[in-house]
Amino acid sequence: MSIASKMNIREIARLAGVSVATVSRVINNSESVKPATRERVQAVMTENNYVPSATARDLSFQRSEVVAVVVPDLKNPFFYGLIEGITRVAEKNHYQVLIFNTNEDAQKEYQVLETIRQRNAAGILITATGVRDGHTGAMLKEFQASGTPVVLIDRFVEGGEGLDTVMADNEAGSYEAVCELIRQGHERIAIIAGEKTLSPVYERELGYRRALTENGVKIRSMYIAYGNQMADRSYSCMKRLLSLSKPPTAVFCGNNQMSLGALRYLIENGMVAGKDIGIVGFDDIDVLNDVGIPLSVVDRSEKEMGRKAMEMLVRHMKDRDAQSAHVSVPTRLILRGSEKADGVEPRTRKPGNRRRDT
Amino acid sequence: MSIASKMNIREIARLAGVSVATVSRVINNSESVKPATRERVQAVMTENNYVPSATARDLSFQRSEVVAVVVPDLKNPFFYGLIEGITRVAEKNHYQVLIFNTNEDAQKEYQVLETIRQRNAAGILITATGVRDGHTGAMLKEFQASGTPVVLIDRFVEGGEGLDTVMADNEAGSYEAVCELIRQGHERIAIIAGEKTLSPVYERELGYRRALTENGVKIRSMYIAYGNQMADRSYSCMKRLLSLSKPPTAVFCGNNQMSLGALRYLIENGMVAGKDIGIVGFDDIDVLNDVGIPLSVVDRSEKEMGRKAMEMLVRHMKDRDAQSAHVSVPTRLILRGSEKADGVEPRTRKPGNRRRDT
DNA sequence: TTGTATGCGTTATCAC
DNA sequence: GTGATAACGCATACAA
Repeated sequence: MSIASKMNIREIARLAGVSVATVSRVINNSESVKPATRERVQAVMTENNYVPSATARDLSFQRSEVVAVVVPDLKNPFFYGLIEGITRVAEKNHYQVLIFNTNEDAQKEYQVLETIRQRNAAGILITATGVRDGHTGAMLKEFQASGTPVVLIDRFVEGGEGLDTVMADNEAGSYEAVCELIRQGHERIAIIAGEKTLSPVYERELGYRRALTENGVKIRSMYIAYGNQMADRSYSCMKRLLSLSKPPTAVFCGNNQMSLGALRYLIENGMVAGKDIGIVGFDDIDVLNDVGIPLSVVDRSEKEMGRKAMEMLVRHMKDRDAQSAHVSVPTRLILRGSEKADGVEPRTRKPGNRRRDT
Repeated sequence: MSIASKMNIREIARLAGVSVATVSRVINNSESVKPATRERVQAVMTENNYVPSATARDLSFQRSEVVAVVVPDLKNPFFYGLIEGITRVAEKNHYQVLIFNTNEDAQKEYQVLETIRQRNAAGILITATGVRDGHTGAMLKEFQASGTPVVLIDRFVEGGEGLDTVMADNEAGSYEAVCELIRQGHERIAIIAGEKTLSPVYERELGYRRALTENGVKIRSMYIAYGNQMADRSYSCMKRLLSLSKPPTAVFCGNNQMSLGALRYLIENGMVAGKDIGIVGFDDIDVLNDVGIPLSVVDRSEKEMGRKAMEMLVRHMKDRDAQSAHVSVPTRLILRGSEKADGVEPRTRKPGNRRRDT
């Protein structure tokens, strides 16, 4: 439309024959301004294709409408769902979303948080990487203290006690999954866990251990493999597990990427999940189901987690005195057959399962 | 660390016993400032955990370090690869990335562009949705004209002529894929295309048509199915195609989501790609390959496209007079076996293939 | 080499 | 109702 190059509130005021204060009032449709002048001002604004500068508003307001989202791995589909949930709620509340990828690198995370501080973000949603050294936690607490609310997603952070959290019930989800494996008759059950320092990894291992213990299955350290959150290491873990003299008949994988790594090893070696070995993963992989690969998984709604997290953040941004909260998103065991294995007979006496017992 | 609440340049100046101008000079390590005072100022800054306000800098500088990225579907992995490439280059050049999802909704896109205007973004990377009505194109040209460079990714936009573009060579990629199907002996070859108004869709159909024509295979409209960019519609298309009295022996799918929709229909009906029917898709789906489902595809590097696009944007942001450019990212045909079908014998005389002929 | 004063585009506090 | 004018935090021409 128009040139709209040097349009500012002053110019609009001049053209409408009013003061900048009045224009500002119209923009924020605040207070009383005579309908006639309001209309005149609005006319001039649309006529000149004018939009107020968010930068200037932010400076004057001492706030911003930008929310920072920090994730450790933009390649992991889990975060796609998360981000989608986040953006949807953000948009509804007129917030914009700034994305940062830390690549599971704590140093990078510090830099990112520094950048966020400069930007004066309105709030922070983070799945942290530097969870153990206390540095990230301290920085986040500082943000919170200085009026920039923080919500931790998926992972706890050392030193971040008291911050809002949205977590899945990892322990219960794993417990349920491993109980199912036991119910299927498996006795040599392995787990491919991830980076030990991450809370979800730890909790999932806890669920695994409790399931075995409560059902009288002995825990053997050789069946506990630690990788990281990526597929490649999981592939190696699977290889190691299957080369044991008494290999496991079932494997529980700690996340979606790790499930893929494990599956890839199986496939390359001509093995089929649900037949040659029992497999249950954590986090669903939509595509597999679409194409008829029946992987049983512990599912959690990442979109739901994103929505919840953003809603909590909005609450804090609108009300500085809002109580802190901890949301736990339930998991759901989806059985598609890969939990079985040929030659392993389902138990007759059903082992415990918290979900059904209580 | 410290309270760091009301730290601004003035406060730092006071504590360091200098003027704000000097502090500013230190911040921007500009001009000559006596090493001694520089050090003193820096000491005070770190001591007080001070970071300059990006908002204030932006306002003063009349620029910003935020780049807006607009995509039509945050569920499609293609865009995550794109975003990963973008963020990587952005970060290197100290830009931050604001993400907007239009959900393939043109109206939404207008709103988003309005928001971006307010934010005074330094540049815009967009895979547009409103490609046909000229509105989006006009807005983008306005941005470009008023000093906010724009790079179109993946899709042309009506009215956006002259803007920078990063596109895949869709026509050639499709041509190559369909030639391969012909070489495999297929004669009844269908295409599941998407939303006709989108340039990649159109170009892929062109490649399909050229391949058939050049190889003397008659084009039949019943073998051309139009869906949208999503899996569900593609599923329906596949269903319709296979219910024809003379169903196709091979199908070329217009994008990754559509490949999945088609595969799902096949699987639900007990058919196997590469055996009961030949399938080639556009855009690779990593997971499938990981788990041993050999889908042949036309691959393009979305990460590379993201990198290229951001690099072009950076060039323009740094130099307002930079020449506009059009980058075409080559595609690569990856054959994994799904292009074959039982009962269809490969041709002996090889049909043309632009890649190899020239 | 350093300091003073003004501007960036808005909002908010006063007056009128 | 409306209008001056001082913030907001920083950069910079101009002085010193």
